[in-house]
Amino acid sequence: MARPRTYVRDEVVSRAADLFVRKGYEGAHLEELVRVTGLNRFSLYKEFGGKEGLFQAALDAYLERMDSLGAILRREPRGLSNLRAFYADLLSRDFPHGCLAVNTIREKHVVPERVFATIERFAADSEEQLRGNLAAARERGELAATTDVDGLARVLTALNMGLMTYGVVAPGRASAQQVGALLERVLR
Amino acid sequence: MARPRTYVRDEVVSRAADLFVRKGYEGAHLEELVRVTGLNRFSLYKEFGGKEGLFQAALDAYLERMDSLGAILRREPRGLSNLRAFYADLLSRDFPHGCLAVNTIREKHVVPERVFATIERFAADSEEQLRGNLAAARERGELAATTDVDGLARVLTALNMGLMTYGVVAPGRASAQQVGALLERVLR
DNA sequence: CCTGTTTCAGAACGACTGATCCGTAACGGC
DNA sequence: GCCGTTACGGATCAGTCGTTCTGAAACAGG
Repeated sequence: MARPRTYVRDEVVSRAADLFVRKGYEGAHLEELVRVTGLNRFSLYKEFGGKEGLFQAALDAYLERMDSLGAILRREPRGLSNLRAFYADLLSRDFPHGCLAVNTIREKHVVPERVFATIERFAADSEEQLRGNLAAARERGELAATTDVDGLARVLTALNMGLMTYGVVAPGRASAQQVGALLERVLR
Repeated sequence: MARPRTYVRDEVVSRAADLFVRKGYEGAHLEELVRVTGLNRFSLYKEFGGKEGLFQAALDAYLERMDSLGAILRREPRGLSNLRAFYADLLSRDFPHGCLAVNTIREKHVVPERVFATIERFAADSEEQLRGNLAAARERGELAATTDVDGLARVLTALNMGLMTYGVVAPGRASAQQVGALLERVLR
């Protein structure tokens, strides 16, 4: 019978994700990953195949944590109330070091392609969910019939990325109320 | 008489900036910096003091390039026409690899503090310029008297950051017209 | 030509990096 | 206890990293 593992995979992944949010893929070094996760090097390679595998696992876990936000946009009925709930939730969260997905966009030319493909899919999905709710809102008469929901979804996606970035350079400066007020100007 | 330099400092800085936009501070390695700039290692250390100095010079030059945008917001009279011109200009530019300043935000825990302080000042100045024009617009009656110009400036700053990030993961997807339409909904 | 100075090309250096390796520990089954 | 298996701690490895160093090149002046 083999020696039992002393690490818990999910805990390792979660801690690694926290470090990757702060330092990025390239900046988070193995020595530090080993330290914050408590995982020994042999096990890191055995369990994840190496740094890339650990990053991918951390990213996947992080996106799963964020999926509670996406779930809001998937509620029926689609429409403005979903968008309002989405932003209420998003803005209730703290991103002092940014968001792993958004941060990783800036490492496009550094991370493995497979990893970046995950980010691209995440961004496209997010935008599609926003667009779906905007389209439903327009159909229901919550938005003007002339509203360009495609464009609006794109801009809101960009705004989401920006909010997570803003929180890094000016922490605590953009409040839920302020963003909400802007959105009400948009969504009417 | 000393041997003449074969490099042109501004050209070196500009090329280094382009690489730093793509790879970031940590990801842009000296070997590649030497290759794309054509600057030999001795001169790099002599002229810039090392990688950090080159990055700071590249960032400063980059921000100077971007200052033409800031200049639009400093025109008199302050108001909505400045904002419209600002966005028309911003959105006429291409940021396929992002913006060096915004990209560097995600390297907060990696770059030297001095460098990050430059980013913080840039962000704060940008926001202040936006705020100034919004406040003038409100005073002139172009915006409702109840408009929260502080909050709006913050959100627009975040949006700017987001637009530069969006262009990396979904190039060419957010058009000037679409962003402009959203702004018209906001600025009325 | 020689001299002094600065810049060049690129090698060498020491530290750092992700990955591999080795001896030992921990376990159940016999 | 021994055995086989897997995970541990941490040393080692080969390559890469930013920085320093060295000999040669390029120049004007004497």
